[in-house]
Amino acid sequence: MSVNENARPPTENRILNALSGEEYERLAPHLEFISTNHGQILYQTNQEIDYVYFPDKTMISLVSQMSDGGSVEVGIVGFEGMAGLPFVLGVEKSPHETMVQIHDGAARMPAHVLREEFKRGGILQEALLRYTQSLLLLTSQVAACNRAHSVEERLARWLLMSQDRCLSPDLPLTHEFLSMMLGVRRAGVTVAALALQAEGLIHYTRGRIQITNREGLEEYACECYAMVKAEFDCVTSGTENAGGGQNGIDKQKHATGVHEHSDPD
Amino acid sequence: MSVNENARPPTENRILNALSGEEYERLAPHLEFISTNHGQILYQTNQEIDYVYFPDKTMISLVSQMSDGGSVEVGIVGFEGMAGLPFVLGVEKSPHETMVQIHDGAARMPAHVLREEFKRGGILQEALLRYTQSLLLLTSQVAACNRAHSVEERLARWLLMSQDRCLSPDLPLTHEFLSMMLGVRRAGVTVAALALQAEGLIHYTRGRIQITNREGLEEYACECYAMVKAEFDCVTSGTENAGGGQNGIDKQKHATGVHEHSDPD
DNA sequence: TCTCTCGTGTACTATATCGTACATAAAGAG
DNA sequence: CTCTTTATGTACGATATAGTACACGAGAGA
Repeated sequence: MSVNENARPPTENRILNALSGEEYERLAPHLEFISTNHGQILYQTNQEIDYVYFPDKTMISLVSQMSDGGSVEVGIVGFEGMAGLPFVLGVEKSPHETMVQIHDGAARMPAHVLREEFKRGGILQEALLRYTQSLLLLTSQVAACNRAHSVEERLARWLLMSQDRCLSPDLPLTHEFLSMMLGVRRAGVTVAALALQAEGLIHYTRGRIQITNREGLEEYACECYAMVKAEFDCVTSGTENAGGGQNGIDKQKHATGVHEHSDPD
Repeated sequence: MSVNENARPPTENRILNALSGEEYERLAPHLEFISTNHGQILYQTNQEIDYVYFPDKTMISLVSQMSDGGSVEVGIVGFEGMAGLPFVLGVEKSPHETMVQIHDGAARMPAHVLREEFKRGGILQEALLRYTQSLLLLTSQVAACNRAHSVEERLARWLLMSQDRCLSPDLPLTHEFLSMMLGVRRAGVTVAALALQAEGLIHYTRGRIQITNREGLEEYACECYAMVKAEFDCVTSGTENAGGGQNGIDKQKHATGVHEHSDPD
């Protein structure tokens, strides 16, 4: 039983990877590695949270749906965190439609199992709380960004945040889909995407967007990306940096090209 | 029930009021009841969180400041919760400027004391986690609202949310201030406020806005208000309703009778 | 191969909001 | 009471995005 840590199936998920051997052993029997599909809906708006999901190179969107039929993405979940957080916080229903955007597998577990383990304290609790803070920061930055920045800037930010989570420069996404995420017209996305492509930052064909100039895209994106990225790096690196990098990022960071989005080792 | 509980200084704050006698006794020596001032800044952006604050009929704004000098409110804290939450979640610095909007006192306590008590579990932990979820919902709704709704609708929502927290129809606010909260021009606020006043929903003089028709204002506001209000009611009523009211606007309950909620069927 | 569907490109008007500037009125200071 | 500051009212061109509509072409299926 002491070789259990070595027996863990490999995953990028930072929550799972942070667990102590003891914690992992308790949870392992309930953990199930599944494949996910593009567009798959984990929870409908207001649906009971039965399972929580730990993405592995999968990107999940939290979408707020308005009564006029429009929709806006209000948060993103990747390997840095988990879908189904409200359950841990004491709410059994998901306030947002939770949708798999880019799929490459995930682990899942009955929500109540996670909550029990969470209540024990320990590394899991610490990691989940820290993740909660990072999601809160992400969402609040999206709130500000939606008010302050142009469609093109937001599109750039969105593509970057997606790539950070799916770890691939190739994103299988249509303009139609992006328009739902950004809360703009489909035609608006096309125009913005054309602008980014004209700058040589991205290249796309039907239903597939490729980031061709990552650093350029970072410069093009609004400051919101750098803010959220600093927090994302804090959480994914496992460093308890206490949010020191959250703000006060004056563009100097990506000007010098300091972005290593791959730190898996 | 016990004599101890009767000895608590009265406050509207739901976190403090939820505590068990035992918990309260442990925290009481560190608790300090202070007065707050309009415009007082509890934490600057990125500032160390030394104390956490439990508002009592005080309304506190979480403000995201953009590099272009603009600012947008991304969250609100009232007697339903607490300022300084990031500290509990493991981050020692406040990612947002945290400002007293409408003042009527608060209790405060060294942040580390609260964190220690939080780790013990118990009612405090449960209440704070539940509150965290409600703040997350608030912020995400603001994100969607900022993308989808007009200045007038958002102004109406903002005024309502403020009144819910300061429990007074009289809000000491200038258009200039509101423009920072809503992230629009000052002139834009004036126009929107004129529209609301023309409808007889509010009445204002220099630096003072009065809600004259609460129900009308609720109808005027976008759906976002009702969503957040349902969650707010859940949290403030102490019911562990587990978010059932978050999106189902159909089940309003009016906890402490601030107003009647007309049902928009 | 042909056809049909879907993703994308583009155009045009309408509207909300911006940026800016200036006028006016109310409250406070002396 | 007068002066000064501050909050509010208003205007006007500029701009971003909405709403809508239609054409084009790639790719999938028959």
